Amino acid sequence: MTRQRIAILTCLTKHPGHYTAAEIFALAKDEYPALSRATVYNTLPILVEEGKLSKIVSDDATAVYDTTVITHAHAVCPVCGKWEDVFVPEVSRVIGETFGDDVPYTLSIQRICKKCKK
Amino acid sequence: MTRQRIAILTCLTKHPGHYTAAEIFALAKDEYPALSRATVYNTLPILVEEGKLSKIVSDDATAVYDTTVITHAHAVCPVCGKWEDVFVPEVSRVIGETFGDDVPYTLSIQRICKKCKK
DNA sequence: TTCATTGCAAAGGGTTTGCAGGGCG
DNA sequence: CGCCCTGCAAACCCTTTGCAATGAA
Repeated sequence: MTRQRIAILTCLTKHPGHYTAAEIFALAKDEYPALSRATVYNTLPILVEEGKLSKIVSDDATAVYDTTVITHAHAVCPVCGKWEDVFVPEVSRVIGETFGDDVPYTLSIQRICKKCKK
Repeated sequence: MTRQRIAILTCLTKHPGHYTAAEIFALAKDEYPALSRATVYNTLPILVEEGKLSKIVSDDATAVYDTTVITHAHAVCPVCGKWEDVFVPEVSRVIGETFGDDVPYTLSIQRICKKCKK
């Protein structure tokens, strides 16, 4: 656990949400200005591997990282691209019954967010 | 409808499956050798827009294209990366009930394919 | 004829890598 | 003390773009 990794995890805890590697780099620089871009790109997959982050991929093929590591669904706004966590026990149940419990899955729903609806 | 577009659609019909832009370029060259890479990259989003193809994004942030345009789930093998179509009416129903009918969604399940299981 | 489409090549941009220096355990 | 992690910059790869020529309708 180095300072750089702590900085990455800290900034994600301070600003919960879904961020790309580039965004995390910007955020984590506030925590640890000497941080290098390469370290972020190298470290994120390791943190995912360690179960400290989860990686999800949007429909436009951009990877975003999430501190919520348990399997859950996402609603993605097609207008502004914002991600929201969505928990649908019913869906988990059906997928579990169909494919076996604890099968990893990714589910994202396109839904215009409240802000863009206005 | 130009020869190039026909070549792209033809090769996908001949070889059903899920392919990246690069793979489609290689396949379509067999149909129409003069085909240019740029044309493939430019054309694929248009064909998606026209409803002739669907685009899905894998967990490793690679876009693949599919001739099955109706919304359906995918099983992705974590070992070999192979995509299989999966139809789970029960899941569609639950998602429809929860988020409204005809809400676009993407669902992919990680499941080791038969070949890799051996 | 007209205008969208194609093709080439070069630019683009995010991601990855090699290697030397540094810090944690 | 040894080894993994970091940082810099350059390399890398896939994708996109500009513009002139082509060909479909």
